[in-house]
Amino acid sequence: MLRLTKKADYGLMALKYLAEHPDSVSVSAKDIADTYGIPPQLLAKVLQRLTKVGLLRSHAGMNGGYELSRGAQTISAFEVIHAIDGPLFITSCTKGSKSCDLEPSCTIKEPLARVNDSIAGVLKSISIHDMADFDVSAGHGMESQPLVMLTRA
Amino acid sequence: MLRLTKKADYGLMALKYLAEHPDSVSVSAKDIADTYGIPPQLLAKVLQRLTKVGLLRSHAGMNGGYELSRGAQTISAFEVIHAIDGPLFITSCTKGSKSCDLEPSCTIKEPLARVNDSIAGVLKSISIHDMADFDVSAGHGMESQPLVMLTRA
DNA sequence: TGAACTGCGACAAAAATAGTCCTATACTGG
DNA sequence: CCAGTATAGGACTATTTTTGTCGCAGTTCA
Repeated sequence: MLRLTKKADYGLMALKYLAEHPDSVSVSAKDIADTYGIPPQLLAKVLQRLTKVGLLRSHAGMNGGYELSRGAQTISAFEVIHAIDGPLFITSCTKGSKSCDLEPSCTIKEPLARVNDSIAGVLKSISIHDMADFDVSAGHGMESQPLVMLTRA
Repeated sequence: MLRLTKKADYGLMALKYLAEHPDSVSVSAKDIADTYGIPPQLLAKVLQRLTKVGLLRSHAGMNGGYELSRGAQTISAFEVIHAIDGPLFITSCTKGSKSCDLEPSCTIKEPLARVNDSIAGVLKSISIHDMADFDVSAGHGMESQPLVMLTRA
C-alpha cells in the first residue's frame, strides 16, 4: 500500500547509480540493468522517459548511454517519481477533474489533499544526491533522526 | 501513483461519516454506502475489517450497524489505512524481510525508508476528527497554511 | 557495413484491486 | 418464535494496473 511502482524504483536506482559514477561519460541502460538485475528493456523505457522529461541526456550509438542533465543535488525524488508514475495523488478521485463522479461523494479528499501536499513536500526535499552513497558512508548516528521534522501548524 | 486504494478511501469516508453523526447510535453499512454511492457489500467488508481491528463496534440485527469505538480525535488516518491496506511501505522491497532478492540491489530503500517514516508521521498526525466537516466550516484562511510544516533536520 | 546503442509502439503476462455471490449467524420487533 | 434486517466471512469473478517482452526503426562509431 502506498507503494512506489517498480518503475519508479528502477528510475531512482538508475539516477542514484549515475550520480555515483560521475566519471563515466555515459552509461548504457544495459550496464545499469545488469548491475542491479533489472529487466534491461524495462529500465530502458524508464530511462527514455526520464530523458524525455529532461532529467537525463541520452547518446545513441556505440558507447552511448545516459548521463544526468543536471547536478544530482538539483534533482528531487519527486521529479523522478512524477516523471515515471505521473502526478502524485493520494486519493483515487483527483479533485481537479470531475472529482468523484457520484453525488456528495468523497468529502474526504479535501483534507487528504493537504496530506498529499505534505508527502510531495517530503519527496521534493530529497535529492538524488541525498540518496547516493554519502548517507551510508557519512552519518551513522543519523538513523534515529528523521530526515524531516514534522510539526503541527 | 502513490494512491490509496478505494477500500481505504471508503473506510476513511465511512469513519468520517460516523464522526459527523455522533447522535445516531449505530449506522448500517448500507446507509453509508447509499449516501456515498459505494458498493454496499464492499463497504461492509471494509467496515468488518475495521471492526475486527477494534476501530469500530458492530451491532447485528435490526437497527444494527456500526459506531466508533473511540473518539474521532483519537483515531488517525494511519490506523485506518494500515488496517485496510496493510503495512505502509513506499518501496517495493521491504527492508525487513529478504530485502531485494537480487544482488547489491536496491541501495535505494535505505534512504527511502526515511521518507516512508515521514509519510507515516503525516498520516499519524491526522485524525478522523481533523477530516470531518470542521475544517470546511471553520477555517477559511487555512487553505494557504499546510496541515504540517516540513523542516529539514 | 555491422555491432551496440537509444526510441517507440504494440503486445502479453502477471498481479493487485474492485466488486459480486452465497451462506451462516445474530439480534429485534411484533 | 418467526420474519426481517444486520453483520461475518469465504469463494469467486471481473477489471485495472503493473510488469515485462518483442520487434523494428533510427543513430553513432569503428
